[in-house]
Amino acid sequence: MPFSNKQPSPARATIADVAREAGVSKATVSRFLNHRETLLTPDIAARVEVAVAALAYSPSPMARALKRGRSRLIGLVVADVTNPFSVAVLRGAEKACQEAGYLLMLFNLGNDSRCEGKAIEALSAYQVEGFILNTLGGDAGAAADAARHGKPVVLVDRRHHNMQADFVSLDNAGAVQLGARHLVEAGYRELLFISEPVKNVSSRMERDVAFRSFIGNTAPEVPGLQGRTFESTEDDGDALDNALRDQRQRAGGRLAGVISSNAVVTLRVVASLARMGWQLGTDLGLVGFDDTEWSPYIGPGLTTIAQPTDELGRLAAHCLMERLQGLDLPPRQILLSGRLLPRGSSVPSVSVAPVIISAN
Amino acid sequence: MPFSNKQPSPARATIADVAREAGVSKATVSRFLNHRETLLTPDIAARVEVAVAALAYSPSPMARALKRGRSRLIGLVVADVTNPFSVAVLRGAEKACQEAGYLLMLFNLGNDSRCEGKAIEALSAYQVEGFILNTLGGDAGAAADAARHGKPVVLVDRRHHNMQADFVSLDNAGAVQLGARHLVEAGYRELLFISEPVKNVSSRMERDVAFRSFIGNTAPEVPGLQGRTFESTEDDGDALDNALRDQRQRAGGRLAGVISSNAVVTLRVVASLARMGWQLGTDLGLVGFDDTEWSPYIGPGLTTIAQPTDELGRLAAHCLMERLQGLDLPPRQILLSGRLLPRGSSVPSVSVAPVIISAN
DNA sequence: TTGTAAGCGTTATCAA
DNA sequence: TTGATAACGCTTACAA
Repeated sequence: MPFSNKQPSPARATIADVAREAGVSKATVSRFLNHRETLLTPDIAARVEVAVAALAYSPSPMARALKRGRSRLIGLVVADVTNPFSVAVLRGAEKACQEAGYLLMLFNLGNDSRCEGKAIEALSAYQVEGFILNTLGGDAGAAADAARHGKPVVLVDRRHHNMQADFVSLDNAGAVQLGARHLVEAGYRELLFISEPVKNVSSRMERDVAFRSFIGNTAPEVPGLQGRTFESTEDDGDALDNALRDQRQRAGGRLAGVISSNAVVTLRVVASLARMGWQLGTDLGLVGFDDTEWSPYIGPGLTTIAQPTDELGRLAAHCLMERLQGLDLPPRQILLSGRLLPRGSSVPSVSVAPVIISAN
Repeated sequence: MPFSNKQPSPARATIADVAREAGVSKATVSRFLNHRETLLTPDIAARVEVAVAALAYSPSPMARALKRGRSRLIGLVVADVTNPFSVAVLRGAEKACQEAGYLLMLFNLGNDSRCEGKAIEALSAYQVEGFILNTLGGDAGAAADAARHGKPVVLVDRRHHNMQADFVSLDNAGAVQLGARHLVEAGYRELLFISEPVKNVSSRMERDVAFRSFIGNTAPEVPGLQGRTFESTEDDGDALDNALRDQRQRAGGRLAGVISSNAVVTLRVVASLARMGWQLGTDLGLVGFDDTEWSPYIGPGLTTIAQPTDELGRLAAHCLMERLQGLDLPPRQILLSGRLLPRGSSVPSVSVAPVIISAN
């Protein structure tokens, strides 16, 4: 039944139907809808109101978009919907957009950054009014295109080189410090920062740099503190195993610790430890970016740095809304702080003398 | 700069521009675009082709939608984007849609099923050509609305009562059996099936029923086999703790095991065990629906029943495409099998005499 | 204060 | 084979 009814479908009422029903012109109906404030004879207004209700009329956004160029649509491009971080952002953004009466058009890159241009093209063909981009930023031109189309863009988590646009992100430098300092205070001395291939992804670079500078700044006051970095790839578990073994060996009598730059990497590290039969916290300290629902239950609990993901998404959407309402300011940067959630993975079983690092 | 350029934006080329550039009529351009097969003078065709390329013209989907009523848009309604299962489905669907040249409009209910009608309304205002629904199905009328609009609907994972629509889902009965039999074969005898509040959510009901009937069918041949069910709610950890304690007590000398009906519940069970200091597998056997990336690393590893989520999403999208191409068949049901991934959580440390249950 | 009419970018129906 | 022209549903000058 639902599939064969070509005609019984009562075909949405159009503005013309309402006009006829109310015995007025289309223009009047349109005015009633859009500029209630302009003086309308109460009588007429009432008639239109009744007709609208009777026909359950609501204007076609498509026709509106065509006429006005405004679609009440926001384009959201995500590098990878399977990434929990992206999803969390998506969720926040979607909520905020809905509240503001916008709908989200979604384009997932599936981690193929070559699609980036295509995504923006497709979305902007649908007259989306603005973009929220959480992409690798590899294809700088693509995003710039969007801006060239005169449409506001908000970048989330990852900057695009040379792109002048609002930018919403975790305070990466601060978060790295938070994690690194925590490890040091817990007694770990040989630190390894593990990231996905840095390439040119801005957030990865920032975290990497922040780690190095933390080590540089802190080493003078903490005897024996050493730091290195490592890039982990999807399929090279061996390399990771070796890096960790190497790490522990370097540590010698000191404690070895790892900071993983996101949940994906964290999981790889956990897998590696499982392969080698090491104990979290004891054999290796671990602090991971991105708090997840399962973090508390891995081994003795994973110490994590939580990002305010929902807030990130909401803010991105809000920034966009402001731009859509004509706000004409230079690009803004909004950095939100991470929160450290200490759990067992950063507790060495052998007790050590506590060290307090002076703030800054 | 990107925000203030109101005019330099080179305003998409329209079909009229192309026509002018090629020195032909709009109609000709339109024909070239849509009905290449109809005879066009090669000369003209070539000229149009050149003009299209020169202006980088691509037709406005909005205008098209207005004219033809077809928008190349699919509406996707998800009960909760934070649910990993929903996301996985979303991902599969998005991919398939993109490949078929459709874009996805997303509406997230945020678990508030009262929005369901609003969602469908909003989406159908944008002329989406069809719906993929992964909702609670509480508001049966809402989904029916969509069908009334004459638009095809595919239901994922959750049936709607009285809704005649294509339905794509895990073979819940089979999956429950898979898990339950596994537990029994591993030696567990006192079984507890834990679900979120069943309400009227079809997949939850099906799993619940399948569990009971497994127990009914299997008890005769397996001495001492007992089964019960329990509904776990978000915030009542105590109730769950008690249920598990009770479970183990009933088991007496036998082994107690749990089947959790999705990843969320699994996590609750894991949390409960952590509170009570129980060992997975030993103190309680556990098989959980939904395999996740973190499953292998919780305790001795979580035994799970993996759903082919990506496939589910793709299939849903494909069903929809077929309907859009006019396929007029009675509603189909597509059930995909789950896959059991045995890990440590279903291995009792005390060895027991193995039992093989005859298939069926 | 309301109505008429043009036009947004397409496609489809006619003539030519 | 191609070109006017009239829609699609809406908004907005401009007239009345």
